[in-house]
Amino acid sequence: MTSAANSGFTASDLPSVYAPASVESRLYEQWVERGYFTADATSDKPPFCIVIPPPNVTGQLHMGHAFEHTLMDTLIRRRRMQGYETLWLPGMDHAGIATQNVVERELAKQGTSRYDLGREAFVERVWEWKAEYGGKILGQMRRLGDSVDWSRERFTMDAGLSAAVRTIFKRLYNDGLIYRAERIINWCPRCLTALSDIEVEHFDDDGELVSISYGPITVATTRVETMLGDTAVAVHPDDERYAHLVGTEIELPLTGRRIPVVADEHVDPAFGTGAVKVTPAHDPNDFEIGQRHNLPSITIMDERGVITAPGPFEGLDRFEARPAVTAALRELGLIVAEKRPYVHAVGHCSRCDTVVEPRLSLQWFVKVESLAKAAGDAVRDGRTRIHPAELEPRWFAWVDDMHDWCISRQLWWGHRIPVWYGPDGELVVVGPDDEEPKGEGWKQDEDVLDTWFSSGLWPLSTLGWPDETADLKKFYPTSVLLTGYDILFFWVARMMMFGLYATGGVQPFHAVALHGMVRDAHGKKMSKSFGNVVDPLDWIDKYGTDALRFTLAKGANPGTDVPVSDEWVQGARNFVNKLWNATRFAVMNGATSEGELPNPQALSALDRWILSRLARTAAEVDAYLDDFQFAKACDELFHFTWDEFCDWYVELSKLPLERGGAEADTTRRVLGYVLDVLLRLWHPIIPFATEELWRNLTHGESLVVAAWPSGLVTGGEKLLDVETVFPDDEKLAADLRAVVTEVRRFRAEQGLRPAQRVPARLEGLASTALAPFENQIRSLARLQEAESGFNETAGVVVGLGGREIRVSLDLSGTIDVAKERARLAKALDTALNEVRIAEEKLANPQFTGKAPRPVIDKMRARLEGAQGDVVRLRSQLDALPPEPSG
RNA sequence: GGGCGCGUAGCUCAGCGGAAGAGCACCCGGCUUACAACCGGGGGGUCACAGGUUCGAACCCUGUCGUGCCCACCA
Repeated sequence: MTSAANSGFTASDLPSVYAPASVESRLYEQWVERGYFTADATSDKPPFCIVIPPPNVTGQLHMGHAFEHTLMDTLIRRRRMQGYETLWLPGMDHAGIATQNVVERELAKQGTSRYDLGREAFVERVWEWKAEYGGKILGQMRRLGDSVDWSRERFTMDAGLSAAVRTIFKRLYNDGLIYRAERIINWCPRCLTALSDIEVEHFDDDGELVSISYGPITVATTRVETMLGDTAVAVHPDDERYAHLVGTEIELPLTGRRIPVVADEHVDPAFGTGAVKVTPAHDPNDFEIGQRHNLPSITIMDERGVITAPGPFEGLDRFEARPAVTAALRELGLIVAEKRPYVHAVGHCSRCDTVVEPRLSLQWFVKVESLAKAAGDAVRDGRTRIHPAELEPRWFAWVDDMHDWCISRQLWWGHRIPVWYGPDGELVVVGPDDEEPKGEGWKQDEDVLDTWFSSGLWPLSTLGWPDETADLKKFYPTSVLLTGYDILFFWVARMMMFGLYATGGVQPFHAVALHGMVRDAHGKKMSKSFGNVVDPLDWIDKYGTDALRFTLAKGANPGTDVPVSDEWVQGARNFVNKLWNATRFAVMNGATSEGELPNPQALSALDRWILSRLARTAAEVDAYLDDFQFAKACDELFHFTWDEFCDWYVELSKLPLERGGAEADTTRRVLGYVLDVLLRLWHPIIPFATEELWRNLTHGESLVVAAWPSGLVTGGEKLLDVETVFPDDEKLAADLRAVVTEVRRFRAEQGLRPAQRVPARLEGLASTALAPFENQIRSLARLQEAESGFNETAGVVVGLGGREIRVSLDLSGTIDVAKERARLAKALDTALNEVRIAEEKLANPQFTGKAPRPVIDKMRARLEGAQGDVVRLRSQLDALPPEPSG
């Protein structure tokens, strides 16, 4: 389909400044309407699939999302152009604890709480929240230009995905890989839920180590209040100091209880007094010791961290109880060494920063050993590759030493644990097709699953698993998982474990590409407390989506953080405008492209030069993007576009275009062709401006579905043969640039106005390959023909390999001889130094004997070049007119 | 406590065994009709420090200092 908007373009359709707002939403909605982003599971094309790391419905997309989405969209768009059947599957995550916290905070502002509402009404409220913020997120993705398949949008709490959760839960349970047990878990006394190990962040806190006398033995602790729950004192079995006490009982102060002294390997005799108080209900190590020695567990705190042990401390908060217990002990004279400052790592809830309390409770766990091993093996044997590979050791270190995963959460928002308990202690796990037990005394588990349980199924569940859907067959395993290194363990590890388990060994993705974090201009983390957070939409409004995307992509070195700042987005905007104007120039001069080049015979050396460089650039871009090296690809394209194409080829094209005729015709075709290819190469990164320009230039349907220049994966004709390069013409262009630059430098130094035309002779040019381009050289260097009465007052000599070209100028006045002499003298100095270094190297038999051939050849060339420079510079110095006296 | 990474131009970063690079910033000169969101020219780095390996080191090895991150149930 060719819409009316596609036809009848004229040069005037392109304003002299690119205005993103006038094209972005128009093009985006058109792309969606035309179905370009919708995947066809029945197609014969090879698949390329990315499932989006689902953003949390908690809020809006931040710069990190903009970054991640830019990279994914770049991969997807390129593959689409290469002829793959591409699917970028969008969706969102219910994000259990995070979302619940946000909504609870909202309720608190309104003076109410989830307890006032009750479970059902609260969950209803969260769904309303999801409707509002989920909508915002989808709108932001459209602004970013994400070419996602909207017909396949998913949410982790959709019916289908919830069925997948029940399926895997039941399967794991039946295989003995999910179990329920009373264990010490990380408990957040504010969120009132269990946390998994990775939801706990450790910070160094200033604690106080207090030594307490338990009669014959002294123990040290940072958590004095827990002594109320002590049920033993442990010492090392080989510790002779305490050997006589092992097996005896001592009195626990303040409680009147008698507790045993036990011997346990875990105790480090060198630390503190070598004796440890044991509180099995409130410390993971102590719990282990308790298990080994059959000690009772005495819980002294409730779920909010309030002391429940009967006595004077009952009802105190844990942090009030600490000084209170200490004071009571001191009164009894039992504080034997005054407390001393002690820095140690304390766990905090990653969601609300509250100090985590180890707590004994009944929870559900996934037994991870075999699952984690499989996840490690998939990377070890190359089924899944991690990019950059330097991050692999981290992966192995983690999956090879992973604790069982606590999956139950005492929350209301999430997938409720599919387990029912009967009146007589029965326990039934309910799969998606099972009947839920009904009747007197049957009750479903009150808890929900850890949010990572459902997102761990994401690549499977979004494609329809456990059903054998067409999508699943076509697109699983997915091609790439692109995400931040910060959730390698939270999420990637879980998807690997579940994916491999559910499919009997098929990895969920062929590659994991890890990107860094977006930071501010000084490498600082973007965070609300620093006040350096920027909303991506602000920059999009200010500079356009393409500018933001380019800024992010060109900073994307694998696995490293990306600094961004307003200035850099501005620079990117400038570049987009540059590309805009280059195309505008071409279109205004009648350039078009139908993807074909003019007859090779008609091409000039300069035409071949730019085509050669274009081919090389395309090849580089392909190699870099295949390797997730976004920054390098951008750099390569950027420099070709601006420094070579715009600054030289476009400038050089002005003369033939002006002259008209066949030469102009060829130039127009080359301009059109190069831009056609260039816009295709740029499109995955900056989709909007390129699309608008390309339609103007080629009158084609859309870049989204145009062919990638270096060819389709399905074969067929290539637009650009990246193997066809012209080294001789590249050399010629380099020579031309050297001559022009040298003259410009001289002019600038002598203070000539850039536009001022100067009479000049170009000597020695005729015998070189540059001869046909004398007019172009004159045009770029602002040199006019030498007429009669030409009076040489200055000369610039440019050495080109063996030959040299002398440009003699009539400056109709005096030049600054002193300045020129100083410059030449300095250059001569450098050249002489070069000669010396090269001669020494080549005279060294060690070097000539051991260095590889190309290195020696290079050194010879370096010597010859420098020698030539010396001769040339000396003659130039001699030729300088005498300096005016006085 | 363990592990990983980084210290290269004023700033942010590439380069990771054969002549020190980019963007931005800076200095000089220009509205040369695609673009002043531009054009032309220029300055600027004992590649943290000290040893070592090598014909040759920013790049490999050792140590030191500085800095960042991840993991961690030693009271």
